[in-house]
Amino acid sequence: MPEGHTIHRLAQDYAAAFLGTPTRVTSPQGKFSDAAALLDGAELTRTDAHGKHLFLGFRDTDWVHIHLGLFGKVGFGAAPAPPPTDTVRLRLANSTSYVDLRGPTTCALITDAEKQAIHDRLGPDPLRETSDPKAAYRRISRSRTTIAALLMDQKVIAGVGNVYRAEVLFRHRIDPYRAGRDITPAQWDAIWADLVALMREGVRNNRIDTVRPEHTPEAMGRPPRVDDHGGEVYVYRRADQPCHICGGEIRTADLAARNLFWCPQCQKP
DNA sequence: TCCTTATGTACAA
DNA sequence: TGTACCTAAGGAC
Repeated sequence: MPEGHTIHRLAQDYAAAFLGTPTRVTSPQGKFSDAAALLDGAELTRTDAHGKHLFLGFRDTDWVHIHLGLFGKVGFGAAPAPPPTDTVRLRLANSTSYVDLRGPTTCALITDAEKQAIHDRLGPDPLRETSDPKAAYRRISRSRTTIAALLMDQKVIAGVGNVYRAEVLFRHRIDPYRAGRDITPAQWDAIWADLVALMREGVRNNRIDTVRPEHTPEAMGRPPRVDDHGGEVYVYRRADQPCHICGGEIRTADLAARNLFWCPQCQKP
């Protein structure tokens, strides 16, 4: 679900199913009906993703801007499309496929200029080729805010969510409460490179896996486990369970209205 | 059937 | 900092 890797994967999947084909565009739930009517029958010409924002390009200058928020979901299927349920905000359908969007925070028809404005307010995205990690470090290195909060700030770095945040800090043994300005350039370079690798893997597998091979339960001689969000992780949603590395208890706390998870033993101040 | 929770963000005070 | 918004699953009754 929706961290940056999900959105980039969706950009690929929408393109694979609909690019260059006449597409029925509807909004069974109604909130996108006017725009859907304008797009109905047009071709999907390109897709794009930046952080957690997804863009579907129709014709030359029309874009559908989608943000899933916390609850948004996308489901693909093979034609013929079944009757939509009453929560489907946007359905695309062609002769071979359909895709339903439910519960997004944003689903809006925008122009090139409006799309550009969204790129302009987002930080570098580890999944975009042209991203410059130094732009993120300039803000981080000047900030008294915690690194945990900075990693979730989409103006600083785009696409990282609560899972990657917790996991990348664990992988680098960094205390989530450390101030941004106390992160060294070398540490930031390592975090960024790790996010690039982890999130690419996330796009490929459509899930978040962060546990190194040498730390899997099998490798550690521990009983196998199942993380209920579909991936293998070190600390995310593992409060009060033993750390895979040191065996200490994983802790959780509220940070800026989100659940933070970390191992105080492995991530010392 | 109700309550809680969730991988997110924007806006008001 | 609190609250509103969008949906669906799982668990407590």
